[in-house]
Amino acid sequence: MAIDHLDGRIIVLLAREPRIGVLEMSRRLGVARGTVQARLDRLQSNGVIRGFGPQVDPAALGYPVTAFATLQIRQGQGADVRAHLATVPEVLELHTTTGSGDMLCRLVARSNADLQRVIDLVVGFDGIVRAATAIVMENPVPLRIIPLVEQAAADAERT
Amino acid sequence: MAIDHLDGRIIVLLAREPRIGVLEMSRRLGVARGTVQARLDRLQSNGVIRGFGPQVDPAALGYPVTAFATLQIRQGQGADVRAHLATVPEVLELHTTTGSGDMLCRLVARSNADLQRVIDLVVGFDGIVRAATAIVMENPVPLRIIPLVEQAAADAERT
DNA sequence: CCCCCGACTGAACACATTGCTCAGCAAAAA
DNA sequence: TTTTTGCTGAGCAATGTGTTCAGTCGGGGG
Repeated sequence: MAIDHLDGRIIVLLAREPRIGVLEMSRRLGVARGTVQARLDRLQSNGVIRGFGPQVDPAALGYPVTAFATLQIRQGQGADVRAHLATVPEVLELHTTTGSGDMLCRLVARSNADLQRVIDLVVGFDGIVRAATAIVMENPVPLRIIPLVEQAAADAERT
Repeated sequence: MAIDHLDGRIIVLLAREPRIGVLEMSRRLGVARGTVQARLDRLQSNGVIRGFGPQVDPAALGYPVTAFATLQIRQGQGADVRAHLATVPEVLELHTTTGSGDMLCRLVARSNADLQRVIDLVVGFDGIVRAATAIVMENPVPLRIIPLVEQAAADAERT
């Protein structure tokens, strides 16, 4: 779970050029191939690197509309709602949160009109009391991890 | 931008076993290697597959706390706020949205106490009028794309 | 103070995979 | 019918992978 500077460089390099191989990496980083391989194995078994799944763009798949919905759940229905939302493909992500709402989910849809269908699908379930939806217009900062990795590596180094 | 059944199977297979190669894929899918290669190239230049960056777990990096903050922005300060938030490593994602709030961002922190620091960092900026934060407790549905891909493939097939 | 251990290096090897190109073929489009 | 498009199966050189090994280095424990 500790992450040193080399780990950080490996992750950043991997994030920038994912198709790169272990050998090429070792060349760029100026360390032996075995070292990179060992670090990568460690990072993966640590769970720091979960995997290398393809990053699919919903917009390119025909789902250009993204929205976040805050849901209020009837007491004791949490598990049912979770199960229900898990069956809806347009629900990309679901969190239970503190605060007035109880759950927050990320939705996608084929159009604004289609979003209505998705919301009905989501909300049309017994345990959900109320839903507030915010449609995403722009995404100035797409999901990113590099700055955090660099921060973590720097923090560890400073120790 | 159309995605057929084979494309769908490729993406799903890739999502489940990312380390798999083109050759092994072609074996599993029962098609020629060149076909898989061509499809992959097409999916990538289409932008359907953005890349294969490593999926890093912030929790394993020492940032186990996730939160969503809804921000209200002073008129005309949007660009400045965006630029400011982009410099904060703990801001993993930022969206501008419709609705009462104006922006929604995903934050991580080293602890609940540390979250205060992050929020101060985020909110301690001139253009931000108000912030409402929801701390994530559970994540019943982690960010996923497979069901949507299957849906999209099925939809296309039906045509 | 010395020794052991863990981490890194550089090298070697067999083997699998990649990138590329080709001709043949079938079905859809023109 | 002719053309175009996409898939197949094959071959080739080049490269990368998984693995193992002995040697080096530095720090921590004995």
